[in-house]
Formats: sequence, structure tokens, C-alpha cells
Amino acid sequence: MSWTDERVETLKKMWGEGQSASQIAKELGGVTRNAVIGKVHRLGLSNRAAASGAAAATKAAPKEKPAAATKAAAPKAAPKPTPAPTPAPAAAVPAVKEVVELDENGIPISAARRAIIPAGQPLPPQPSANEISPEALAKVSEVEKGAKRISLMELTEKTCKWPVGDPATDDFWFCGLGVQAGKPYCEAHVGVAFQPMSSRRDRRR
DNA sequence: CCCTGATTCGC
DNA sequence: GCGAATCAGG
Repeated sequence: MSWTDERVETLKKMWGEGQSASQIAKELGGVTRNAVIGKVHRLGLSNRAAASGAAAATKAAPKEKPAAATKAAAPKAAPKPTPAPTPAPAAAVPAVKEVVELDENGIPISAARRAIIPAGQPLPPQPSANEISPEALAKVSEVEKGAKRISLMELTEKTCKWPVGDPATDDFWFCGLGVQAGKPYCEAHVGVAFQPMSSRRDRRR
């Protein structure tokens, strides 16, 4: 496969949307994530706002290899006011709609509690009752028993931000397990928070 | 071990 | 220019 204009276009688009190199590679097909990353660099659109691979930020200017002096360091007096606080999340989450969270007893989580959820992109008010598959709920219950129970301050892009308990009491914590790539929750909670539009509709009540 | 992006370097 | 191998980190 070669980098045709179309493929490069797709690459730019997805990279801009914050898609990971592997996701882009998968989408394009015929290339590995390495190829994608390599291309991204050659195109000069490397640094994105948020990359989970913290390796990026960490080693912005790491090792100096042997051989002659590298090109003169670019005198970057770049005057940048406020470049990109928020790159472009919006576009993500296509055929998925968030559902209202329920606690173990099927009781809707209070608005107050929802407001506390730091959450990434998707957390609309979304009223309406919901119906989550028994399997998913069971899985959540199970997971919550073994959750890490971290505090708000311990939340990161890699920890499940699913809240458990009442924020007005001491019995409140966040799941904290490893998140599903690109999602704000762990696998189990992603299963309850996100459901394909198709499976939601026509699920008789 | 899974994943992420970054860099190197032979092709 | 390309991308596998490798690295560095979560």
C-alpha cells in the first residue's frame, strides 16, 4: 500500500480527531501503526494535544546520538497565545449514545452526582429511563466489588471514571480500573455507559 | 501483557 | 519517503 492522497487525507483527519495510530492503521488497512506514526511525523503533524503514550511528552528532546552536530537547533521563539486547549474531541462517538447510569438497585443516579463526574467528552443529561442488559449490569456489580476505589484526585486518562456511591457521603469513589482504550471508563462500565443505537431502539420494555 | 507515540536507520 | 525495530512510558 502507498500513501495516496486519499489515505493521507484519512490519516490527517483521524489523527486530528485524536484517533490512535493503531486505530488509524486498522482503518486504512495495509499498514501498521508504525507506518502511520512514521507518516505522521513526516507530515510534520506529530504532537497532538493528548496522547496516552506519555512517552511523547516525556522525551521531547531525549538523547543525543554520536556523529556530527545535529542541525542547528531551531530558535523557536514561537509566539503562541493559546494554541489548542481542546483539540477536537467532539467528532468522536458516532453511533453511540450514552445512557443514564443506575446504581446497583436500578435507581437513577442523582443529577448532583452526575455533575461531579469529571468525565471526558460524553456525559449529556440524557433523561429517559434506560434498559441495560442484565449481563452488563452483572458485570458492573462484579467489577465494583474489585474496583480500586480511587478518589477524584487520583483520576487520570487511564482510570475508569465511573462513580460509585453517593458523593454526599464518605461512601463515594471511582472505579479506577484500567480504561478501555480511548474511553473514560473501564470495559465493564463502558458496556453500561455506551450502547449501540441499534440495540437501544426496539428493545422492548 | 496490553496499550500509546517517538525515534532510528537500512532500504 | 517508507516502515520495522526499538525505545520509553502508562
